[in-house]
Amino acid sequence: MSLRVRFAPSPTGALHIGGARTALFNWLLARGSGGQLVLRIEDTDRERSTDENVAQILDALDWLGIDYDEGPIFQAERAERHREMLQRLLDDGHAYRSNATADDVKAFKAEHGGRGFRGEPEADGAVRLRVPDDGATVVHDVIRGDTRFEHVHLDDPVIARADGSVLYNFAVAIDDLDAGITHVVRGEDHLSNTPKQLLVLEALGAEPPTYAHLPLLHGPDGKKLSKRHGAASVQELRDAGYLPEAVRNYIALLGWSLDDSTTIMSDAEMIAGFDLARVSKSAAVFDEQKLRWLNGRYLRELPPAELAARLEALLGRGGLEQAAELAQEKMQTLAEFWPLAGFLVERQPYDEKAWAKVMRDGARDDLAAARDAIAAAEPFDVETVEAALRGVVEARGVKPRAVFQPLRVAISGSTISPGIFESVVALGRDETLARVDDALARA
RNA sequence: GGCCCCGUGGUCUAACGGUUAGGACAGCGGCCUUUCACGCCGCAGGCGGGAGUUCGAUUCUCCCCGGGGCUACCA
Repeated sequence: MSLRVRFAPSPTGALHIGGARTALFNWLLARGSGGQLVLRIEDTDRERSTDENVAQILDALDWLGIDYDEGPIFQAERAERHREMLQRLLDDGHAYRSNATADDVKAFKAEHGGRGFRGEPEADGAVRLRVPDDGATVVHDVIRGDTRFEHVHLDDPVIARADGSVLYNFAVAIDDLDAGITHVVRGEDHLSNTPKQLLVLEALGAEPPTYAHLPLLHGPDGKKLSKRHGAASVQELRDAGYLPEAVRNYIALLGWSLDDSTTIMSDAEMIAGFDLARVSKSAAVFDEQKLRWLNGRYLRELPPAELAARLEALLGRGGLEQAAELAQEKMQTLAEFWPLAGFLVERQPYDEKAWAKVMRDGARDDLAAARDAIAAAEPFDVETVEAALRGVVEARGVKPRAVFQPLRVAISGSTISPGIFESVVALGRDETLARVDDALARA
């Protein structure tokens, strides 16, 4: 039987980097084995699930380049099937109705020395799965080995509300079973839920899938990753100017490694090399610094036309290719493009600190000399402009920066820009002179 | 509190009883240089603690400590 995995996000929020990592690992597994990836939306919590979130998740997966073979399957639409299975458990005594409240459960445990809650069947109420008093349920996990859960400690879990709508731990077991899922790969926060799902499967007489619980992702403060940790959602990553291929590569490294030295990997390498057995057991911290670095590496590899296309999509404007090419080697994210090279597209206001720092002493004279050189450069190409400007430096007997920095501030408004000769040529003689003249007038 | 998982430099990780504990990001220093970056070179920094097993423990066992997850008629 071929491998079938699933990614089953709950649409109670945007897709976060942890969910993206889970999706990626499942995808790598499917693509590396000729198996299938099923997308299932776990929306049984009607209160918190929204269409907007579903759309966001789908959009995030699409942007990440993670495609699926089946789905999306909406769990809520399977209610009838869930009810049918629920009734089966009720009929054969594996489940019972109970009106016990959370407080009742607490009281029971207090009274019975912390033992798991066992209720008495009632005519109505929520449905609880009956957990055997003796024995234990062992979770065989590919990553963590065996984990044993003694039944005495387990409460009879509520698997359906009083109105008959089913709860997560029940729905997941049924849906994975019906979808023919062979490997359940999900976050470690589900490890404690697994015995409940195993018990449901057992009550149904079904074979359980293979499980693999991925280590959790934490924020820089060591706490569970959340919105407070900055660019945590996939959409935010996109808006911050990260490339999907860089994000894929980066998150693949969170809890997994190809070998002892590989950091940058193509999708093909990841797919071919991914192995659950090499997934780490300990939680990882999302480190945006490293993502930035990795993103920069990918950015520099992009053909200029492709880089321009990505920038144009992000910024919503065209005609960026020339500027993109000049800025490429200095960017780590797409978002850094505009502050760095926006002046090549449209004039930017002066950064007053930059102006104050550069426009002093003989700066005006140096700039004026540079202006004349630029005005006379013929032909107007990088080579000639560079020669002309270096000639100014030589003639005036100053440091190169004495001439280049005022010129840089004059045309870009900032002390930071792509190469000055390339920038001047990209801007064109007329525009350059116009900006220099304005700066001269201001100095 | 109960149950469960985890523990290699600041961060991501390699090592599956014997290595000068390897790589990457960040940091620091240098080179390059028109700015900022990139790139290159170098430096610093780690096995949470304690017992035990063993000729020998980062690696195996136990205890402690630390972090995390679950403990909903959420997922």
